[in-house]
Amino acid sequence: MSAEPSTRYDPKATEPKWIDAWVREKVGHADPGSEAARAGRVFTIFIPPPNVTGVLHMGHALNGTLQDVLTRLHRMRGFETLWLPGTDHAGIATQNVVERLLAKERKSRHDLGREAFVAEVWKWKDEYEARILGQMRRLGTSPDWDRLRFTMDAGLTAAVRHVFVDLFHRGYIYRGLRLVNWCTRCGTAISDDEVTHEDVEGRLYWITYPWADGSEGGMTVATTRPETMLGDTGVAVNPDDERYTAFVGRKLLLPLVGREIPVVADAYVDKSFGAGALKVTPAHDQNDWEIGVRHKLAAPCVIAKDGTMSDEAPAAYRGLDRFEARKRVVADLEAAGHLVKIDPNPHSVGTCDRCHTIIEPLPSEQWFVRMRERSPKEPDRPSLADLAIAATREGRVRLVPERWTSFYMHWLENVRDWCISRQLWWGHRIPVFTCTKCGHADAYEKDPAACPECSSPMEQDTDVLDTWFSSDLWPLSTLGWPEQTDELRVFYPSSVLMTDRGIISLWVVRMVIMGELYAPTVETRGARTEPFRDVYIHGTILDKTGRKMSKSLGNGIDPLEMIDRYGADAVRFTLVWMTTEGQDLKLDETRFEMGRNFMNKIHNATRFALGVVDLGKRLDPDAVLAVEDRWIRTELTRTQRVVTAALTDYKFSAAAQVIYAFVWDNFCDWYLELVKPRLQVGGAAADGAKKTLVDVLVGICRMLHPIAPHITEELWEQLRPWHGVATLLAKSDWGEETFDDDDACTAIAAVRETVEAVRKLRAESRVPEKEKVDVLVVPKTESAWARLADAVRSQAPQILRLCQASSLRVERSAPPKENASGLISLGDVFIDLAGKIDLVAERARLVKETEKTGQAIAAARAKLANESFTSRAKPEVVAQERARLAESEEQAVRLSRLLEALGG
RNA sequence: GGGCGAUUAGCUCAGCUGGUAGAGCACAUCCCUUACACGGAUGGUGUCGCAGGUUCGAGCCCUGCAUCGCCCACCA
Repeated sequence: MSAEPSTRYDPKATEPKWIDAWVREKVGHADPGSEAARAGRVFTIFIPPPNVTGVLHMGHALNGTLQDVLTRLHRMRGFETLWLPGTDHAGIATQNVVERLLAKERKSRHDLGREAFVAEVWKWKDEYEARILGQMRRLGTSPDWDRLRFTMDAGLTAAVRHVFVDLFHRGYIYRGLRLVNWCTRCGTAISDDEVTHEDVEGRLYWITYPWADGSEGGMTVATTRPETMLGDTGVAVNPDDERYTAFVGRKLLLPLVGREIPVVADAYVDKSFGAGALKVTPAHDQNDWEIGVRHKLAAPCVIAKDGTMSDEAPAAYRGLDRFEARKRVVADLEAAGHLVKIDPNPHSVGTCDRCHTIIEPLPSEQWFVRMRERSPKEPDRPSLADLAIAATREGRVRLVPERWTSFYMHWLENVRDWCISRQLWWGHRIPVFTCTKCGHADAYEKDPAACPECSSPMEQDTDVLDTWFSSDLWPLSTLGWPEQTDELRVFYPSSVLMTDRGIISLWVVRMVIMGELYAPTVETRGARTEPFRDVYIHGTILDKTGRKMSKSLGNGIDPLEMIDRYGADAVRFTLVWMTTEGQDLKLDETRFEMGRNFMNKIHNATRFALGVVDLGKRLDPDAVLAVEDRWIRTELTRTQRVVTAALTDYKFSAAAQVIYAFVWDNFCDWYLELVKPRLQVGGAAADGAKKTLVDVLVGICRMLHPIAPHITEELWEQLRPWHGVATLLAKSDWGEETFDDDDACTAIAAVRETVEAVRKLRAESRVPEKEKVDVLVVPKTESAWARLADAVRSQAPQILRLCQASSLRVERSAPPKENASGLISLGDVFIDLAGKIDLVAERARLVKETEKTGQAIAAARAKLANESFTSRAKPEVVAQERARLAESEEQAVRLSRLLEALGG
């Protein structure tokens, strides 16, 4: 005899084994040549590739769990299933990490040089990637590890380059001098979508600029950024503003600088804000830039790319940090008598979403993708934005929850051109080459040997592409595009994309664009172009007080720590339980106890089953299924149906809850208890129970496996002698339960009611559980007799056990003199309290019941007396109400009889 | 300034196309009954944010308001 398995499920003892087995057995492997694949029974998910710099956080755990649930479900249901894993090179983030490490050695990337630096980043990439993939495995995920991709893999790089060259030649990519969002810390331009607006206290500085001709007065402007006044080249007023119309065309003298600047009229200016006059700094503000263009104002760039005041600023300020310069400028303006006042002015400033440094708008030459406008070279084709709009408008891409559609549309309708060049070293280098001699420039898929015009050497652009440019090709490039692979033909488009709302614009929308542009170059299933059919936007994980989890707040919950403490299945189950459509998840660590307790419950139910069933021993083939066997099998069938429907409809929480209720309430609390007496008796009756017991456990394994893969795989192995399936559960069939017996459900319902009634009477009459009671059941009518008496009599041993009764009788009347009584739907239940009855208390209970029933009767009567109800409500609703009334009235009669019997 | 979401039991949340409010946790009482105390039995608690409206009937539909949160936005 081996040692008894512990009453505590120990995930640490089982999980690693199965994680290894799934990898070893290539559970996630997807075969484009399979029968299912050929039949088009395919399910694909592309993972949102986590950044290689990151560690798995709760958001990843949720995201990964949900994907794995769907992946495992579809795999079991016979779909050729591909969940494609991978990681993202995350240009800025990764470069930042490595630069910080270098900084500890007092080195910068420039000390290493580009090549050596990039080599250094690759080393880090390998380490971080291995770590995050290990974390994913620890969660129990089952992607196709053989198809692991990285956004800078050779194949993906080729795809990126191909697309850049194509978009360049087709006129969608252009280079231009624009005001861009410049991060002075990262030293690169970033796109509009990478700018996060943060609220700051802020101040509004009122400054007077004197007239250039020396005449009295001047004009007062208000600004939140006084340091930019050094770059002012005009003051704008609204053309309809009578206060100022006379001044338009006059010149002001810019304090501290001494430059003469004109007053211009521009409709952009809001008369009611501030002084109604706007200082115009074209080089450091988007609106001013546009005003500058309209009025042909110069745009001196007084702030350099490192955030210090540039050479174009007066000598006194050069080299000062922009915020230091602000103080200095204000002080100097005040000293010179130009500062009027300073008002508090809360507003928001753009910050870099990677490092939270305040963004400096700067004029800069960058590469852009044309979004809203059509390409001048392809005037007959829709703009890129319109491609994505059409995909959703035509219902080819569906967002869940549906409300995100309007967000998606709104973004596309207002998007500006996308700045794709980054002044970084880590990333896909822009494949544009310029002739060192004649200046000829073009984009090339293969590095050109020499200038095609003059044969001189050519130099490649030093910038790299926005990371999202490569992520946006993910669904295509990971399947081998632009090669025409079998994978592409079979697995594109994917079934669903699971992601967080934070990257709908950055990633989701642009993937759609890329799909619309390039998927037509392959024969996809159903000739579909969009990269995914559904986009499921799950909630964001928050801490228990509702704040986002973040490193800086230190309020994060580490999923690996939770997995260590509660087990991966518990973490997964809890997360799935909490995932209701699109709602954020307020997470407290203790929530995982629920998952853990549930796993423990299953563990112990299994312990019980294996303790009573010898799996190797053949059972009586003629063993008849008892009513409770038929009942639990029916419940299993119904539960499985709900689970399948819920999961395929992304109702994750509903699926988890229905399994939980089945296992805990029906199987453990009732079935196992009902079956114990039979198991003790043994023989053919016990065999029916044993069969059912194990069959249901097998069913639970299957149905729960997508959510809690480890424990079910473990259980599946233990049950192997029974089910005889050689493969891992992860590779087995979902199976469709079909057993259905409504009469059995009715019978068990009667038994349950009876037991519950006795327990209730016992508790209310304060009869300790150790004390046995005599139970009498009196069916209320002859027709009830048939149903109730049979059920109760056939389940007598079980009932005796479940309510600690010494005897159980079913009779037409004759209750004991001193009793506690209660109603069930088919009759009355009595327990004999001879000698220990508290008549007062018993009567009080019945009176209370009577009052409740009286209220129900009154309510139902009032409703039915309402003519408009009976005439306008649906007939079945009225009928239901009538039945309810009849039931209550009948109960009232029974109650009064019971009361009478007590001498009340 | 707009848009969206939330507001239901002490807490965290379900509640499908309108027809007598549910779960988990917590709580109270009693139980270490031979699977499980990470357990069992029993038990409560809700004017479903506020104010109107539609309807025979509203947590669910409509209007307005309030509070909280998220996102978008060129009022310096």
